[in-house]
Amino acid sequence: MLWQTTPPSTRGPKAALTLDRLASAAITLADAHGLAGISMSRVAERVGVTPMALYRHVPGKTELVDLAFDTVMGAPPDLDAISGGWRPRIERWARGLWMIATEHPWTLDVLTRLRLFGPNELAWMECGARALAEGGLSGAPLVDALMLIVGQMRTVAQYAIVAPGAGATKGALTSKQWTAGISAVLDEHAALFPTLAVATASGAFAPVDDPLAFGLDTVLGGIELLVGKRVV
Amino acid sequence: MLWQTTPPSTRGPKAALTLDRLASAAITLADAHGLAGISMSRVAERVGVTPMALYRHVPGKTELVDLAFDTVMGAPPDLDAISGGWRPRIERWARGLWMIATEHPWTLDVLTRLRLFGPNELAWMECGARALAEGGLSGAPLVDALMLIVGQMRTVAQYAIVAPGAGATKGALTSKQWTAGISAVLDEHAALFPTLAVATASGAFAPVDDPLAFGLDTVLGGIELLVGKRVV
DNA sequence: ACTAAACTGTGTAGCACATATACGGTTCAT
DNA sequence: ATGAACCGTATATGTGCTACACAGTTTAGT
Repeated sequence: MLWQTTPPSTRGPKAALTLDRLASAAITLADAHGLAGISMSRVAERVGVTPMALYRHVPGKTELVDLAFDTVMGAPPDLDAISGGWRPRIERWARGLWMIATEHPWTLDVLTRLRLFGPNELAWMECGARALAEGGLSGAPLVDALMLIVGQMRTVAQYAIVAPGAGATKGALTSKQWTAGISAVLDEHAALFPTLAVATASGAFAPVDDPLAFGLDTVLGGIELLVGKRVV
Repeated sequence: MLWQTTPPSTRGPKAALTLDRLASAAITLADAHGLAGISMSRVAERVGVTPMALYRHVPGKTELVDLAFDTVMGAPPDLDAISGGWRPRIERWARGLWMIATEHPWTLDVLTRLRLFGPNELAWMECGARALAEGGLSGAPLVDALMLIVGQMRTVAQYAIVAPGAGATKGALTSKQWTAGISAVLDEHAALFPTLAVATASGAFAPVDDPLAFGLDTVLGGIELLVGKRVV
């Protein structure tokens, strides 16, 4: 479905719906109210059909979300324009992902699911893979390193990005509430968790200018070690 | 709630329910059917009460899941028994997390949520923090590095662990289906994604003996670089 | 031109789920 | 003993996904 393999059939009435329209409606909803904002009824309402009409175009909700996700990914950046070797390139790549996550925080929730790659996401992967291959990686380590970078980006974004719609769902936390909660608990039980208490006092859990920087440097440093050691 | 701050009140009938019983019921259900297996009705049925009874003990479902999660974490390992400095220690720590994820794959889904730390999870954090502090880290980098390790473990586990109950939910994939899907797509569109196609041919996406090893080495290598450079 | 097949969106209904609200019964502090 | 605090229950509401049967529309093949 994501790959549009089946040729559009000629018989029957022409469809009032397009996968593009569905995706765009879903994206708008998710941007405004988080991933939970995507419901079959709401998407249907937004494109002007009944909920069941959607099932003529997507097998189910999961696939609709996957479609919205792959659509919002868009095309990967052109890394050939970046000079300085593989490391600036993969860094630009990671920051591209970061920007998507910033503008569409609900993508973080999709990233954690095991999902089939759509054309756009796979193009991103190929793009990153080229950069890492240039650095000397190949085979399994190359793919693993890619996953690692994406995972790292996601982890940091989860804690750093203020998601609209987060906290709207009952029981969900905003990142502000989260840091406040941690501080409160560590304050009260400082004796039990001395190391963390000290770390907090000296700046952990505080917002920083460039949250991605630390983890990215660390992971890329680790990868550079691999390459340098000619482990691969 | 997780911290049991309110003293048990003396008035009223003694409770038929304990937080422990709730947690254990929830854990059993999640182990068998995935995180979605935890529903208020099923937990209630399992402990022999009506669904609404649960609300006398937990504010809502989110908190019940958090409770189950913190309970299943248990106490962190004793790293003092590990010799060889901070790196073997933090490695043992990460592998402890890995084992929990292996035995209770639904914890992976909880890890991605912004949540308040319970006593056990915070104890794990403190434990890991001590190891990293020994390595020379402190403050924000220490906490960031911890998050990084957890995130890395989670990412790898997501792809490597065969979750029972995954795939039971409609639209969800098992890791086997996932790798099969990737291979199929890359096979069909090898021309568009040459780098990935080559990587796959030379062993990427294939199951390995110790999935955690690569990413852990990479991340810890990156952290060691930080320490060595005295960046902190 | 006619028919049958393929396809479209719709209406209805079923089921699972979280949870708000009001209630009757139980225990202990006063 | 009496009232406050607390327990579990019963009922009901709202939301969500989706199976199923249906009626209308277009075109390929005759």
